[in-house]
Amino acid sequence: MRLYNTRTHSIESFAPLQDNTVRMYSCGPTVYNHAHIGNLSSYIYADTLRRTLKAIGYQVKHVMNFTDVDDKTIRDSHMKYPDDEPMVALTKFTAHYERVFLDEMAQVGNSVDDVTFVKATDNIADIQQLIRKLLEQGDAYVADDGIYFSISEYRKTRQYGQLSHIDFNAADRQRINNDEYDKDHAHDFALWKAQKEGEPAWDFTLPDGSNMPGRPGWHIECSVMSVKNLSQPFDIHTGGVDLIFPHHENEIAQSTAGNQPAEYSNFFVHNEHLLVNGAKMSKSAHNFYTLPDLVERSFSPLDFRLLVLQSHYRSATNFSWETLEAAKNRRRHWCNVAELRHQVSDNPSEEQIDKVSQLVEQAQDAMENDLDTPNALKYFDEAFDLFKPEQTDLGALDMLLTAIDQLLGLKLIETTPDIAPEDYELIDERQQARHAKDWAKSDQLRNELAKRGIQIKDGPTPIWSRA
RNA sequence: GGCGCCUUGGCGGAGCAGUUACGCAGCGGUCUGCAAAACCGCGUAGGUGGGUGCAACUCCCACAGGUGCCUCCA
Repeated sequence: MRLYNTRTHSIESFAPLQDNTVRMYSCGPTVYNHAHIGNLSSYIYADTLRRTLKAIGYQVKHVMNFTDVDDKTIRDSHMKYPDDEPMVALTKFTAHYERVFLDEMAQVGNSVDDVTFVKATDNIADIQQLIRKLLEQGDAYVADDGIYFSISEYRKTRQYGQLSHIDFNAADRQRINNDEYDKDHAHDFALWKAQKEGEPAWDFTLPDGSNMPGRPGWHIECSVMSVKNLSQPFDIHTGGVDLIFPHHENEIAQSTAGNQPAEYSNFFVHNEHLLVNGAKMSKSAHNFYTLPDLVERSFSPLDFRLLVLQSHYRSATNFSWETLEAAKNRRRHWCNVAELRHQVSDNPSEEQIDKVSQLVEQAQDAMENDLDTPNALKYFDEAFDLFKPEQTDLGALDMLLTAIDQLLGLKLIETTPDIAPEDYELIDERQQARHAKDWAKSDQLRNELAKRGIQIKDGPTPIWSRA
């Protein structure tokens, strides 16, 4: 497939480095609250990329991390459980939001079973091992408040700033404020943060034999967990564009310092942001929505998934209730057609089969073209237009629904089950009333069905749909 | 201050130098006891100013507006 690679700033032909297996790592959430829908959009794109790779025929090993120890998890776990030991509070607190995250991932149609989740706190020993190695190599140094990565040392042999194209020689870094950290150089970043009063901490024996209790920095955990599970170099690293610098730049530095392999990840795939009122959604700006906000307004999480897929992953897209409504209606239309499979008799049509398989192929081609979801949706729209109550090849319809569910994860089959036998009885009863021109009874039965969430549409034969 | 990106119809959103994107909403129609759904049809584009081309929404330049990153960030 063709895929834009941030590392080379160009669209490249993608193939796995080894055999037929794609090794893919996605930067996951910091579990201190609900993910906002911008976070979720990033994971929807990653999920969709994995689906496309699988559809091509690759095996995919997909790893995602939980950042379950950092300033915010420590701060908020202490607020939530002030009487517990810091480590106990942290574990209780993050475990809760891990469950919330997995639940919301599944709700938006991300296949969590296809992802291996790993946690920073489960990998402390390996993190310490890499830090020790960096210290021994001279790529890191010990300071009073922690251990830092030395970018100046790294730059003696390697280039720093490949992904972000930031010129670190220029004297234009006005926002640097070095006062509060004990760093040699402003750009240096923490590998290990020494314990402060009241913080959870792990013992860490340094090369000189001394102990520095503390916790890992943010960047090092991804370097360690990706390589530990996927080996180095692996195929694809995903994340939002905001992670290009410093997070991914620093991961590269940590994992390629010294005599380690020259490459970290072959491809870097970054998605653009979901915007609110034209501006980036962020927790610090308090301009974000969460999935429960959407559900509260009676939208399905899958409406949101479709909204995300309607724009290309490298284009920023604006979120509004109006655009979500549009996605909802489009999905409703698709579900209405999907529901035909329970209520029309098979009307075999070679032409329909041929046309659908052709459109499915075109949709998949679009996906393989740098994950062009807007165009894939166009082909699926065209395919849905082929089906009518009086002309439906059930095999062709099934082919279409299966393809969409596999490629886009919209769960069309799962969300459109058959209605109950009692519902069918009510529909029959209403038909009889209509034949007898008993409109009062007919309308009353229609209301009855509506209460059960079923809409009835009188054509040559009545067609139902879930409201 | 540095480095980028974006600007398409009422809304969302693609491709493409010359031929309908697509969706949502709107309008008209078929169907219908009514309604709804479905289907058919219709209209509305390419920030501004230059340039190159037989031809530009599509390439180049300038300007305007917006926005992202420059160690919290998907």
